[in-house]
Amino acid sequence: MTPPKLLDEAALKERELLIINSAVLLIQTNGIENLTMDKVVVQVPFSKGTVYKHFIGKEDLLLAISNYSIKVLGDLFYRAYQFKGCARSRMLLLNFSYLIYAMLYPALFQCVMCSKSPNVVGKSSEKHINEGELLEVKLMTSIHGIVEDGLNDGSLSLPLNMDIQQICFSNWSMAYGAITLLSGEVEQCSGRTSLIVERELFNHSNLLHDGMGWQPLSKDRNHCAELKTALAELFPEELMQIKAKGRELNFESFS
Amino acid sequence: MTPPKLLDEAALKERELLIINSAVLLIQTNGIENLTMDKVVVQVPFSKGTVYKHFIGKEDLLLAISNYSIKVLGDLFYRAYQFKGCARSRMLLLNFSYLIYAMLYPALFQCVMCSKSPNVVGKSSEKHINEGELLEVKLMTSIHGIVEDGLNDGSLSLPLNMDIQQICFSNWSMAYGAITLLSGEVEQCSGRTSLIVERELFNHSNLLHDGMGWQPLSKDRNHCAELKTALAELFPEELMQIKAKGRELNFESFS
DNA sequence: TTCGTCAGTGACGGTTCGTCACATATTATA
DNA sequence: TATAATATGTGACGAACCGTCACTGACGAA
Repeated sequence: MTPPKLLDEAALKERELLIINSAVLLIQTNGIENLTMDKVVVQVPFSKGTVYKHFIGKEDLLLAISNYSIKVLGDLFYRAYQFKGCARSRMLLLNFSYLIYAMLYPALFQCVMCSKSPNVVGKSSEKHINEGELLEVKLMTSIHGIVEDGLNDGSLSLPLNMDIQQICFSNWSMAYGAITLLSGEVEQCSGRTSLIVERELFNHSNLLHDGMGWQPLSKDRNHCAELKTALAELFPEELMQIKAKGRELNFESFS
Repeated sequence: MTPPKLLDEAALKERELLIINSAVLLIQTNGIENLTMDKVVVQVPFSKGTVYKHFIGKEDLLLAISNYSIKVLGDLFYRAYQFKGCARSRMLLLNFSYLIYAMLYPALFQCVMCSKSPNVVGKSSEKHINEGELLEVKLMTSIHGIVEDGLNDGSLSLPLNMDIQQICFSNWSMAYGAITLLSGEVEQCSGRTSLIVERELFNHSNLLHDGMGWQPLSKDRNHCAELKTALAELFPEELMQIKAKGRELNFESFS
């Protein structure tokens, strides 16, 4: 006796995505704090009960959005990882792909940050939590790959008392700190006047990579020019979209 | 005709602090997301109307708590700034005072982060917003002071294309990233297994400071031993309180 | 005593959340 | 085709929370 399945997996997935997209749209217009399940329900051709079949609560929906966002970011990371060029350049490129992501999808970026808070995780379903962890692992794979490339070609050697994972994390947390505090989606950091996120991210990356002795050091190579052409080649559409939003990566500030 | 003041300034301030403390207690036990104005009201010997005389809404209360927290952190920073020793050591010490703060007052730390979100700021009173900005400036003063000391004694010189403010920010955002992602109050960063926040903060600080050529470089000096004694001397009580919470700074992980 | 002002109160309307009893659709079986 | 069984969908409802406002009481001035 097989249980009759009236709705196939694909249709369910599609509906889930429809709900997520509607929610993202609402967040973009009203701000994440004003997201309401009631509002989502009216935007969507289903009733409240059906929505709650997919997400056990508001927080669970938020986490699902976050997972979707991480997938988007993961693609950008992977493209940076696969790009041509030396390992250090690609790591810088990856950091900037992170910035592009934050600039292009501020609502998604914010969702990811919010979804990390214990209250969201605590109220979410196991399914979405596990899904999220898997996606993050995939995210880390690109970073890990670049570091390994650097170790293999000899341009990088592990600093004292640090393993690969710690190197990966140092780069990640550095980029996270700079972008989070300066992305403008967060009213962080008084005295952020005169701080330009792309310039600071560039400088911090250089300081950190120089600090670990990753060749070529910034004094020996014009990383900026290289970065500029790499970005133009790898993320042409994304840069266009950023420009369409009235923002633009300002390379003159640190060239 | 002077308007009759039946309640003096001090009493108001005292009441405000009472409300804040009650709210912090509630956050510690129930989590920040379950903080309710109704719960605050029952904890406090005033009625709802009176509470709303002090704070125009829930978010305004949250911002007030955040301000209070920044004051606490500012004191720790200032103590690090005033400590004896070379500039670079004191900067490392300051970074660890940040970590101590995050470990000792996780609820406060979380409040500060939450209060940076646009929705909180947007719903808060001008009074508390301005107060917060002033407090943050004070916070930055300690960092700024240490960097200036480094520049004055010649142990540090500005990297290409970077000014003092950028140096300050690079240190701040680095510490922020590492502590935020690893402090455990945020369910961040899959693959954080085997990452130890005090060790990573130490390593990141060294990489960054080495990267800017801040003397003495980590290869020339045992910063760890120095840090350990400095912490013991400057923050004995705080370390005790951390130990009382069942946590302890693990220096063996990177000595 | 009377009036005006101000601190303080808590009941109330408006939202939002998440549930659940019920309705409808689809498939299996007689 | 009729009927039963199961899957799917609905929206009214109670609970919780927010912030307000009409009211009370206390105090000082006239």
